[in-house]
Amino acid sequence: MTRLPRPATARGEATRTKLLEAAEREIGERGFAGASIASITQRAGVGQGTFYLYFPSKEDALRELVRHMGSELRRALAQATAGITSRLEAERAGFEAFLRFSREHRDLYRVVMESQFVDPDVYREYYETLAEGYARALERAQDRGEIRPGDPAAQAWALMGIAHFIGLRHGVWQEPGESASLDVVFDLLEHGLAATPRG
Amino acid sequence: MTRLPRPATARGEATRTKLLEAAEREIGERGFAGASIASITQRAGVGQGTFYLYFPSKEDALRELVRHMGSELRRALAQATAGITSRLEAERAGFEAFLRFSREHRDLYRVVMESQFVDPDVYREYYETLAEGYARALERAQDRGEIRPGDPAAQAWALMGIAHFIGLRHGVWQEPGESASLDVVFDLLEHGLAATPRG
DNA sequence: CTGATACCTGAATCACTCGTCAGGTTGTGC
DNA sequence: GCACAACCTGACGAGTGATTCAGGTATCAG
Repeated sequence: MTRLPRPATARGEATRTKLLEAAEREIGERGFAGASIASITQRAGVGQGTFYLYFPSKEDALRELVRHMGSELRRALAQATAGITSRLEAERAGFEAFLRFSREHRDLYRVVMESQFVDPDVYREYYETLAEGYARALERAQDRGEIRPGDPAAQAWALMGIAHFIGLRHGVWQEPGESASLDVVFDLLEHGLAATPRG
Repeated sequence: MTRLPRPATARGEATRTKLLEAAEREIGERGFAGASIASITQRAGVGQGTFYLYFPSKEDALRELVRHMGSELRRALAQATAGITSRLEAERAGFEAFLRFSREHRDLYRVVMESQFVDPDVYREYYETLAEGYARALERAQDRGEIRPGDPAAQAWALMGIAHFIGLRHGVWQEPGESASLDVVFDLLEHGLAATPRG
């Protein structure tokens, strides 16, 4: 749970970063089980033992990567939606930013998905942190009367579910037809699925 | 790819089933990498070598489990929605059935999720098969003018994404508040997210 | 220049488990 | 009650790869 101590010098910091980047590629390509420390340190261009100066274990490196992806993604989303006042427009910008991010960081996204089976807690933390910020934004939009009322956390999870699957299908698996999917998603957000809304 | 030969006798069939059930629990609890053949066969109450009479490898047992979950789930969904003519009511019944299924088969669902990293093809096959049937039903509902037009496959994937995350949060992780989540989801399907639909 | 600190190395250790196989046991058709 | 097929066993050979550690090197303040 506790954060690992940071290196004391710039050299150490650089080595740590090289190792994390190598781990990202290695785990992204081969999966957590298939990734070997020998291969990670080789990619990073350091000795095997060096790995253990920075991470107590392979698991710890993965945890660090998941936290990294979380903060990078939140930053990208915040940046993509900054200054947008309409919630639905923010949703569109956010979805697009998420798809771009997952396409540009496929390895990292794969690491996050796999973390579910290595350390479920860090995986939950990733989504719960994301959902919290998301829910806050949705709650404010509800207060402004812009979106329909309802548990904002549940709304956030439903939207994350949509984004995850679209990202998996078109980002990670590269299935074509991404823009058609986005059209359908925004039609859903604007009008629902029902042709003639009830109630 | 090819199916494994079935056991020739009822005894063999029973042993195979015992092994699959043990593998389901073992992989569900410990994850694929953590699961050992020794432990699976111990749970099943058979010798280690017996495993290899039925499955060439651990991967093959996992594949079998994913296919099993796929067909059981499709059966459960078909049964839950049988005789329902309104698409939105079918969605509600289907979502509820899916949540029940994921709660009652948490280990199996975890196995499916993990198969993504062991055999991506069988994972894709699982979702593509599910999506196909789903999209067909949605297309028919579109033809009847019951739901909004748009690529039915994209609609299916968006809906599966919602179901997956709700199932993960409330089914697998047992977070309370499931019915509030379902309310939000059906409000989304009936009306969308926007308070005042545009366009 | 010197000593201290931080950093680095990679062969060796060690714990682990997959998959095999030679030798049983069970059940059934005749 | 025999012969044969199907099924079962569990010790073990072989390979793997995470982690350790004894012995280095780089850097810099004083």
